[in-house]
Amino acid sequence: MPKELPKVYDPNQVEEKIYKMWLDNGCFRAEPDPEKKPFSIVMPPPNVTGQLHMGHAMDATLQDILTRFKRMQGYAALWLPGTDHAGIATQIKVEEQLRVEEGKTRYDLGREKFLERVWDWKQKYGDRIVKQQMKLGASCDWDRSRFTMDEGCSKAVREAFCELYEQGLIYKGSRIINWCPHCTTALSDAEVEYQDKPGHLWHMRYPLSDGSGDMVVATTRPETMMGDTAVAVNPNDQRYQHLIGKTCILPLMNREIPIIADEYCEMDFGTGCVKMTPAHDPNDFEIGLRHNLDTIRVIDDNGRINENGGKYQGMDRYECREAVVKDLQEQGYLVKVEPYNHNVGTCYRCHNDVEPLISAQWFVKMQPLAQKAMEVVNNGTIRFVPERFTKIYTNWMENVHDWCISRQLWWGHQIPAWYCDDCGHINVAREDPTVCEKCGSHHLTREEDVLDTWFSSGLWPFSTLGWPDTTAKDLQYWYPTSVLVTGYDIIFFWVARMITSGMEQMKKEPFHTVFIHGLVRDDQGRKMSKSLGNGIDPLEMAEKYGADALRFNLITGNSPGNDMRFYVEKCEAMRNFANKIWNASRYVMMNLSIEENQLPPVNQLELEDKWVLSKLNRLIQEVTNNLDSYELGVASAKVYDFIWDTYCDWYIELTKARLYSENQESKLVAQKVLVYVLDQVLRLLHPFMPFITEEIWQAIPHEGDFLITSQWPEYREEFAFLQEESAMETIMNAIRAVRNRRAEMNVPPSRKSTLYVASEKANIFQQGEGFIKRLAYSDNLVVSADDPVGHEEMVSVITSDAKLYMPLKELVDIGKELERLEKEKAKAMKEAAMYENKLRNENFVAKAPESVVNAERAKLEKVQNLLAQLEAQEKKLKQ
RNA sequence: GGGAGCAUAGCUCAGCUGGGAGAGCACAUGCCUUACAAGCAUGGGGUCAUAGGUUCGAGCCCUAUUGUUCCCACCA
Repeated sequence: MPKELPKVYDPNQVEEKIYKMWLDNGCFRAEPDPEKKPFSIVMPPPNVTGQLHMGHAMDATLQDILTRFKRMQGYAALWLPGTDHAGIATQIKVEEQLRVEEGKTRYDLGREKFLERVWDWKQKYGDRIVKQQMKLGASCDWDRSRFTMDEGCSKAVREAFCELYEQGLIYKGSRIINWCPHCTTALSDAEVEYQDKPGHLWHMRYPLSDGSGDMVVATTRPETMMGDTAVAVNPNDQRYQHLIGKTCILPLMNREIPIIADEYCEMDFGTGCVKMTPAHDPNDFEIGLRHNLDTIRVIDDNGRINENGGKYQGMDRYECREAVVKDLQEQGYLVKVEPYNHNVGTCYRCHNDVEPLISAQWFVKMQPLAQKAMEVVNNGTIRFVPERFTKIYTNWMENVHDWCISRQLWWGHQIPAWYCDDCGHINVAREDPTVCEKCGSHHLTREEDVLDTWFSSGLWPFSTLGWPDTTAKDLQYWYPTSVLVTGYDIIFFWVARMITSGMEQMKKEPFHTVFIHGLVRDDQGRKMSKSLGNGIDPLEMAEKYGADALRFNLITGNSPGNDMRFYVEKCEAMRNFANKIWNASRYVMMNLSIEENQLPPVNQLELEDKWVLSKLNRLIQEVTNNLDSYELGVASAKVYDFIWDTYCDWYIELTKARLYSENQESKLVAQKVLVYVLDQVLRLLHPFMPFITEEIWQAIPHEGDFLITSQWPEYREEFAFLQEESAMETIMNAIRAVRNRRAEMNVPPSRKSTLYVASEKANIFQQGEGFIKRLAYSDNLVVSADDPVGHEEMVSVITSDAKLYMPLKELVDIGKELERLEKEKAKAMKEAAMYENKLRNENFVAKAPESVVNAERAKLEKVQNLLAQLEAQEKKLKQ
């Protein structure tokens, strides 16, 4: 940083340069170091195909802050980055491209060729999001970057699958699963989003086989009726008792189906009769098992009616619904239609309605795994921040169902199972088998399905550190990781699975703390989404206002776990803050004549120096505590306030008199303190605003190479100058009072006046003479214990510690003056009464801690002082 | 049906273990004061949703109520 600096900070000139410097010098690299304490965060891997959005930006910023903080505290701090292959999302993208550009489907290419295309795509776009993270200042150890489908992670997936299979925790079975007809794959429960959608409840008549009448069933999904294999009623339902065991005729299909009794049926919902479609409804499926019902699947993988659907075969499910209703009506089977809202499951990727259907899939038995995963949270080994998410987690774990892990996709980890064409045995193996382990046959066919993306993500905390090689150095040093940072929206998808996998594969929790953040919303509180077009591009913000400003915006003034609204104006405010620091540094640099950053001995420090050091000292303590307890927003706000208010608005102003004076000694001390405080505060700010702090730090006298790798400030007992703080407070109050008074009277700053200070604490004011004049727009300061001669004719202002007079004769208006005094008196009296009341309360004095009581006494004394002064002044004026 | 969050200044939100009601933006007034007009100074503005309770003391803890957002759940 040259001494001639532009007045306006330009992040674009700085950020890229600084980032390159860090990279070139290996500042992000972490090595296992027995001398140091380990700290590690594994990054939630963004989708390879993804673009950085505000959520990522916030997530990354939080992790970067924690990592930088710990790095500066001397930990071997590893932030391990990577990307996720994101099965469905990626495959859809490449298929889309194929369709648009070549008019082909993946089947035209075949599995192998198609996968080549996806890898090409990954090669081409995979580092886009990485570059974007770098723009934000992410201090990841990029050399350790991983991908969920790289060799190591794939090996981990295979090992984990085999281990679970061998223990019987993975099985294949035919069950009702959630099927997305658009993505043509099975989904897990977590991947289904339920939405309340307006629909209808169709009441339809099923005639009894013996012709003795009919029963009316109600359904929201008439298109599934071709798959009905029974009608169920509640066994206690008096209305239908006589029908149990009989049969009825399925309209349109003319098929005879039994009437069964099952507790599941609610008597007071609909008609009390429920059509049973075991192939397309999870409840009906369960009931079907109990009653040995047939299972007739009528909807195919693409959401069309299959050969079991009679005349409706080939129709789309919605088209079929209309046709069925129309036919029912025409044939007199439709009794009535009611509007009805119901919960429809939709695919979390494409948002099309999910079709529950029976299908052979692979599952993980969750309950045995959930036990340990809950225990480790319940006993505090893993802590959620904020704590309330613990309950959300355990609630889910308690009710967890088996996890459907197979996906009918091509992009992903192909399930390591081979079916024997001869004996049907399923061979699951770590190495590709050539013979069936049961019958020795060579005719093996590999399972086509791939695994749920979250299966590999679940292994992320240890697969990235070297597992399944349990002796890997990184794994031994950094596992369990320290903190996991992620949004509450993927607690079930990801956090839960990492904990179960960690406990199962590693026999140890994957992290100690789960730090949960909220969503970034738009300025109206809506989710940012592509379809709404309300997303704000973080890179655009970084470009315009600087990555530092964006980062600061994202974490300041919001609390953990809560959603935040994104305001562009706030970015602007934060950019202004960066500019403020820039200019403060310019001031320091312009007046600097020293090459070293060394604090002068305490006996050379002046009042304001001790004051600022004491304030800084407290700031260090508080910010460190806040960061330790994940209160990042509070921490950053405190640094902001200190820099703007304490350092810039006060301390810098306080030093001006000295820096522009001829007193070389005092000047030098001021310079040293200015640089020292700046250095310290840059350290505190660095995790939040890494670029500008490094840029400035490089320019000021410093030891060491980089701010990023320098020491975090420490609290120093010897810098707690409480008396000086209080003395400065006295002076500052007086200065504020004078400014206030002048503002009231519209006296411009250019009009200087003599300032008389009458105070018992005259010595304090004498110490501040140098700067009081400057800050109180005075050209002459006279301090004494008594009122000056002729003070009756002067403008006066009174604080609890001093009376201040300004000979601005023509501005004195006795009437107004008295009015003002009256007002101030009233205020002071009210305040005094409040304290007196409090102190008169015996219970308060007896039960409140002594320090609190003393503080109240001090406040009372102060107000009483003020009151006395005000009264004296009033008396004089009235004479 | 179950669970959680939120309700504080005109707007958006902080307020960590109970003792001072705060910030940014907006607003008003005056200032280019040799770091900064992306700035400086000064000011106005709040029954901390409502009603009870605990406590010497409540924005904060407890109970209930109202409004609001979200998550989970197999009522066709």
